[in-house]
Amino acid sequence: MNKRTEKTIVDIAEELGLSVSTVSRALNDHPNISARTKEKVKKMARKLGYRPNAMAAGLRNNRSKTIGLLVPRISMFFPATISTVVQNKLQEHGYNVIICQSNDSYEQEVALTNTLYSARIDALAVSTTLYTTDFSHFDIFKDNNIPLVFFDRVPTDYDVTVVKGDDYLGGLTVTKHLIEQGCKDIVHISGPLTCSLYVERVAGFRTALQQHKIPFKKSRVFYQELTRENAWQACEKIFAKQPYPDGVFAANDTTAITILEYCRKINVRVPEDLKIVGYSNDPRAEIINPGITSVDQFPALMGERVAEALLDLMQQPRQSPQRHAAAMVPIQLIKRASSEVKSTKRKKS
Amino acid sequence: MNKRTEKTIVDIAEELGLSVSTVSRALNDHPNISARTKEKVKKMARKLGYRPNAMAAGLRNNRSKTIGLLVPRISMFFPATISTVVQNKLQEHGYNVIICQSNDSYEQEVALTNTLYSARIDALAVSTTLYTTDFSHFDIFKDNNIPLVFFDRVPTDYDVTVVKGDDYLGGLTVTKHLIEQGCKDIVHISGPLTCSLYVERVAGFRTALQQHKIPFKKSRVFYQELTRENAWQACEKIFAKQPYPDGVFAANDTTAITILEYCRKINVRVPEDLKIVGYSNDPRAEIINPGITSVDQFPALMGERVAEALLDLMQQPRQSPQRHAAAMVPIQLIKRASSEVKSTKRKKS
DNA sequence: CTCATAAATGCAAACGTTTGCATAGCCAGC
DNA sequence: GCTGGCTATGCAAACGTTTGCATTTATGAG
Repeated sequence: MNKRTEKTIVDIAEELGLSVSTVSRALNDHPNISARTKEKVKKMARKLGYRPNAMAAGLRNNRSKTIGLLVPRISMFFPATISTVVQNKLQEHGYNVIICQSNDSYEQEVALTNTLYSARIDALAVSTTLYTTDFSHFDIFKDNNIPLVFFDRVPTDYDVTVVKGDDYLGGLTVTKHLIEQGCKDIVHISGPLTCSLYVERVAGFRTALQQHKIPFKKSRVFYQELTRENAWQACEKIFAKQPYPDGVFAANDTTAITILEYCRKINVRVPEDLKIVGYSNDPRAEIINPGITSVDQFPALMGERVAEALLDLMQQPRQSPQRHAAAMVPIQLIKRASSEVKSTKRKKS
Repeated sequence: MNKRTEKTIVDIAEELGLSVSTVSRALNDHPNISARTKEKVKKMARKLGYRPNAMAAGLRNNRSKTIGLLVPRISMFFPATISTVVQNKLQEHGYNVIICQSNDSYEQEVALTNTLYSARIDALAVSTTLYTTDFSHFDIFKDNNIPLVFFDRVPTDYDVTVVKGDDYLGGLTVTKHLIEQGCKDIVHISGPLTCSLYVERVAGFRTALQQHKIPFKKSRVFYQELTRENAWQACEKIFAKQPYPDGVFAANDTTAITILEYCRKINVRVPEDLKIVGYSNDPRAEIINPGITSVDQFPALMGERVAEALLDLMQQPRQSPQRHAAAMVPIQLIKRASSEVKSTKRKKS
C-alpha cells in the first residue's frame, strides 16, 4: 500500500480521458475550463483521494507557499504571541509557516537564514538575535526580491520593512511615571546595546531624567541579557551598598519579577521603598503580588501588522524592487501596585 | 538581479566542464567521486553562491526534509516548551519544522493535516484538539508509512507511536496529596472527556477517593474547556451555596489561578479554607501568592522523547510498516503553599 | 452552409535535482 | 595483448506540476 496509492493528476487525467493540463487547470479553477469538466475532475480527484504535491508545484513556479518566521525563541510570551497571530493569519491565506528559533545565537540565525532560503520560502519575517549587528546574511532575500519583514528587534541602517513598538516612548513613559511617583534615584536594567530597541528605551529613560533635572548616572544602568540569573546578580550589586535606589525600570518582566523576589528576600518593601516597572506586560506581571506595572506592546496587533506586511509585499510583483514601509505599534503603560504607593487594590469585574 | 543570480548545479557543471550528475554526487559526498573533484566542485559552488533547491530535491526523492508539528496552540506554556525542544533537536539533524496550530478546532486540525500531507512532510508530530475523537484524517500518514507520533493529547484505539505523561498517576497523586492535607470534599475541574488524558486523570482522582473511602460525587466534578472564563463560572456555581468544598484539583494552572483569584474576592482563605492544586507547573504557578501546587510534566523531556521517536521512525525503511512504541514521561508533584497549611515559606537559594 | 470567432482542450517543455545504468580509462594478471 | 575488474564520470529518465502556444470544438452571424 505504498507508491501505488499516491495518485497524481496524471491518474485523474487517464481515468477521465482528459489531458493533464486540463486537469491541472480544472483543479485550479482556470477560467478556460468549462464548469462541467471542472465538476467531473474535482469529483474524480476526491474519489481517488488525490492530494496535490506541493513540492512539484513549488518547483514549477518557484514558490513554495510557505513563509519563514525566525525568532529568538517561541517559549517566551512576547514572540510566542506574535508567532501565533502571524501563523493563524497566514494560514487563512493558504500559506504554511516554518517557525525557527535562533535561541539568541548569531551563528544559528545565519545558518537558519540559509536553510530557509534553500527551502525557497516565499517570504521571511525576522526578529533578530540580541547580538545581531551584521545583517548581510539577509542580503540573499533582498537581492532576490523575496519579501523580508523585521519586527520587534529590528536592524538600523538596513533598508527593509519594519514593524516595531515605540520603544523610545516606552522608555520615556515608564521613567516619567516613576518620577511622578516620587522616584529620585532610578536604576535601569537594560538589554545589551547591540539591540537597537534597548538603545531607544535608554534614550527615553535619559530624556525623562533630563526633563526632570535628574542626573543620569552611568553606574545606575546595567546592560545585560535579561535572564533571571543576570537580574539576580544585578540585584546583588545594586543592594550591596547604600544608598538603595527608589525605583527600577527593568527592560523586561522576567527581570522585574526577579527583582521583586530579591526585594522580598532582603525585606525591601515594594512599592513603598522601591518602585518597580517592567516591560512587555507578560501574564506573570499581572498575577504576581504586588502586580507589576509594565508596558503593553500589543503583541497581537504587532503580529497582525507583520502578517499584513508580508501579504502586502507578496502581492507586489516579484520583479520590482520592494518598497519598504515602517509600522509603529503603540504602547501603553499598565499601572499596577508595584509602582503606585496608594495602592487601593483595584478589583476588576 | 533576479532569475539570473539563481545558480544551479547546471551552472556549476558548465563552469567546470563536468556533468550535472558528477556535480550532484560531489556535493552529496558520494563515494564514487574523487576527492579532487569534490574539492573543485564545492569551491565553485561557494564561488557562485550556489544554494541547493530543496523543492527540486524533494520532488525527486519524495522527501522534503521538513517535519510537521501540529499543536493546539503555541502560546500556551506546555506545548510551547515541547515545540521548542522538538524544533531545536530536529534542526540539529537537518530538518525544518513546520509548526501549525489547530486552535483547538477540529476542522482546522483536519485541514492542516491535509495541508501538511500535501507539503510532503517527512514526519508528523501531533497533540490533538480537545475534541478530536475521530482520527481518520491521520490515516493518509499511516497508509503511506509516514512517521506519525502523538504526544500529550493522544488517541486511544488508534495504533500509533505515543509519548505522554502519566496522567492516571498524576490524578492519583494530586488527590492523595489533597486528602493527606486533610481535604474531605474535593472538587475536580477537568477538561472534556473527549480527551483521553482527562479521562485518566479523573480515573486517578476516583481511585484516590475510593482508597480513602471518600464518596465520589458527580456534582463535584466539572468537565469543561479549561479557560479563565469557564473557571470563573465554575467558581460561581461552586460557591453559590454551602457547604463549600475544602479542596480543588484543577486540571490546569490557568484554572487553578483563576480559582485562587476568585477565593481572594470572596474572602475564602487559601490554603486554610480551601486547598488548590493545578496541573502542568506553568511558570505562573510558582510566582503567584500563595504559590500553587502543581504537577510537573517535564515538557522538555517530553519534547526530547518526541524528537527521538520521530528520528527513530524516520530511520526505519519507508516500506516496512512502522513498529509503534509508547513512551511514558514521568510526573512530579511540586508542593507549594496553596495546598500546605503549615506553609513555612520555603525560600530557595 | 460557410466562415470567423470564441471557448475548451491538448501538447510538450520546463522547473532543479537524483540515480540506475552505461561507459571510459586504467591497472594487474595471465 | 587480452581479459577482468576496478574507479571515476556521463547520459538520460524521472519526480508531479504549470503554462505558452497550438489545436480542436462549439457558437453564431451572414
